[in-house]
Amino acid sequence: MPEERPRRRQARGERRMAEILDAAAGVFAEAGFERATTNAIAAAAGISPGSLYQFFPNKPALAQALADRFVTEMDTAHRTAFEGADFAALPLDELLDRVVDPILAFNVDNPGFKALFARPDMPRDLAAAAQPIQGALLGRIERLLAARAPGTPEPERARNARVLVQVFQGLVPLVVAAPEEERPALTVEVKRVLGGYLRTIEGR
Amino acid sequence: MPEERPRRRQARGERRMAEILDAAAGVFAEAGFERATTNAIAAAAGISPGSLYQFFPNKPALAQALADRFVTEMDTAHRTAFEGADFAALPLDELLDRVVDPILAFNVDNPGFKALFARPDMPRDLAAAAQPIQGALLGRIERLLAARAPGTPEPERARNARVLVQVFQGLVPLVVAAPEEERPALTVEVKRVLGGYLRTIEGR
Amino acid sequence: MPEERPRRRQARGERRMAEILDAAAGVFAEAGFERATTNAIAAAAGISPGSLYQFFPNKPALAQALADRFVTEMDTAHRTAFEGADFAALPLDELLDRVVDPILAFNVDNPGFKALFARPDMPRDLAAAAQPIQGALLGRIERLLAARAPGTPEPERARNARVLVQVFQGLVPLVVAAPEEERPALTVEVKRVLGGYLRTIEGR
Amino acid sequence: MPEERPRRRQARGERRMAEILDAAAGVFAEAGFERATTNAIAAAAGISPGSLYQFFPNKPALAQALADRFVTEMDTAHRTAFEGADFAALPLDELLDRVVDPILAFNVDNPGFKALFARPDMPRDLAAAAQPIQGALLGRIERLLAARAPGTPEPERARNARVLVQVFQGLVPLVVAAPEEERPALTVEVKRVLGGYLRTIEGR
DNA sequence: CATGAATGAGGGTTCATTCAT
DNA sequence: GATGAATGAACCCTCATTCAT
Repeated sequence: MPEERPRRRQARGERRMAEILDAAAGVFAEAGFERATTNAIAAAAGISPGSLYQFFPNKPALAQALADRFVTEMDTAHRTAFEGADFAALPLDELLDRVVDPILAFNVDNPGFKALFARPDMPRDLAAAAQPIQGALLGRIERLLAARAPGTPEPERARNARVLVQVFQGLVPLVVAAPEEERPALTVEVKRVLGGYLRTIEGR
Repeated sequence: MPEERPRRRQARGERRMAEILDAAAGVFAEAGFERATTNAIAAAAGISPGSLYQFFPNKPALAQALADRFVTEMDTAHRTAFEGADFAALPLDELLDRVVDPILAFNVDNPGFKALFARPDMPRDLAAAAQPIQGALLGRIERLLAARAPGTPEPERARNARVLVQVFQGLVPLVVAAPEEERPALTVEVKRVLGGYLRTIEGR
Repeated sequence: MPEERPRRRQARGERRMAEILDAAAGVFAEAGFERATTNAIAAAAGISPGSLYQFFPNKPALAQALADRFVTEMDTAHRTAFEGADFAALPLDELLDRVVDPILAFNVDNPGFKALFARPDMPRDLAAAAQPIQGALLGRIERLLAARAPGTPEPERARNARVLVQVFQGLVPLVVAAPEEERPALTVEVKRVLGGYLRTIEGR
Repeated sequence: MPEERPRRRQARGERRMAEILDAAAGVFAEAGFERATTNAIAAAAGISPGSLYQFFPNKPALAQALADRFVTEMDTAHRTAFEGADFAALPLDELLDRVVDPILAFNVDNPGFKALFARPDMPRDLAAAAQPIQGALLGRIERLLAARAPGTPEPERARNARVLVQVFQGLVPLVVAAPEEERPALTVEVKRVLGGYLRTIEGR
């Protein structure tokens, strides 16, 4: 089957790249961009330094690819969280459940994500990779606010959205770092914070 | 006057150390711990690399000293914010004004602080330098909560305190990074977030 | 026919080796010995790096084989130039025509030759591959001088031969690098130089 | 004497640079550009690798500086050889003595020169450093030919000059590589070659 | 005490060579 | 025999730290 060959080979390459990215995520998260050595990443991926460079041309590119992968996954998580419901009509508590739970779950399942982007020692343009989703998230929140608090003037709405995102992202590490059994309670608190703020917005 | 000599010398040394720390704050904030070179710090401080090592035995120690200085200053700011009022009796809005404003002001005035501690590429034990104030702050908040919401059981109160601190610290960068004219409005939002959450706590 | 197999295989192998050497000649000439990568040579030859090592055990051996091939061809060219005439009796101009033209023609047709040997970044022992023909050429010139200037004492004759060879080889690149239309005129000059020197030798 | 400090320091730096260049000349000549390691050069210069980079930003720059130094020295040698005599009137033999001897002497005293420029594995733009003197030399020869053989038409004169330079440069390595005691005899031969050719030019 | 040249270990990257398929 | 992914030694260069002046 001559068709199989390239596919299988490419599949192997893809798997390798994924393995390397997994290893890189760990090492970067552990040591930071600068202190992470490409040799350490290669070792963590169970390959030789030379092999690493067959997949990524250099260290920043590796970090970039990692960022891109995270961004894609995160975006998917966001999309899922914000899809398929009439957010204007939903009771506040239900809304929070629908949105907060999946995003929090994603972050718990991908602890490397925050660990990586919280590291501003990365090349600035790399951190910029996160901006698209950040922007998309902000847009979603703004639309949500427009639906639920239509009376709010535009500049204030934008500010509200930024505050909401910032608060949520500030709380994510707390939940992620917490021991398993603490997380449900903390999740409740997250929703209380967001809910408390949203109520002041909607109640204007 | 044999007494004078050492004192003057020490005074000069203290000044030098302060200058070096100022320079280091800038360079670290600009470049991150790893990318900041000791030579760059020495140059920024207007001294030679060799002289730098007369005051600090190595790069981590320099960062540590910087962290310590920040911590001390931050603690002072906190102390001021939490002193001299009966927090149990104060209306919520007034309470928030009294506590939030000075701490926010300190952070705006010392942008290096967050810039430094937001850089987890620093040796982990270094970031730990912040833990004392963190702990002190938590203690203060807990006491405040105990006074204002005495009904809350202990483990939940601790959780509430941690959430409050985390939310606040998550919002600090937003305020610090905002242009001057945006800050008052953002400060209001910060208080709304904290107030909203506190109300749900007090209102139990 | 069990006899056929190996022969055909060998023939194929020879062709492959020749193809590889062709590719190597190009890459070496272009990039020099060190900067030429075996992978580039394999690619230029249209084979995989692994296959290359089926024919040549390592990079120097490849260069060596290339040198050997060049040397053989060069020797053939020399042999042709120096065969079938009574060099003792020939008028000087005719002698120069008979000797210079074919060797120059060979060099023009095989620009890789000089390009390769003019690169002393090659392992020294490799350049030594050229020494046999060099020696043969010297011998031929010495015999020629012995015939045409029998009075010259031996050590001087050897010196004369070396000078002649060196002068000629020094001029070859000039001719090879010159645009097509300049070559005839330059060839005339080459002969004038050699002729001028030879005349002083013969005229002693 | 505050004036002394910078001067002495600069002087020391200049000496260091010269020492490094000397070491580099040896290592480059021995191993070629690619195979020469910066660590080997540093070791040959009796310094650490790091120190080398305080004087030259990278390996090509080191080679470039070396080339520039050689070019300057060579140009001086040429200038001396071609100065202070009426070349139009001089008998041919005397002319050759005046020009050939000093340039040959320079090359014998600076064996690294040829060894370096004969290595086309150097970055091409680096070898280009030699072109200015090459051009200057050609100009000098052309002027000399114009004076001594005014009848020659321009394009031919340029060709004659190129041939002369090429012949001479082709013979230089022979003289440089020869054992001390052989050099006088070889020098005579060089002059005979050049003289023989010049005679055919002047005698037109 | 200050200086700044010197040190050298260590990191990113390349490429000749090998080997499982 | 062919393939091309994998290997790992070695190279260029940086920068924290030292030390002679």
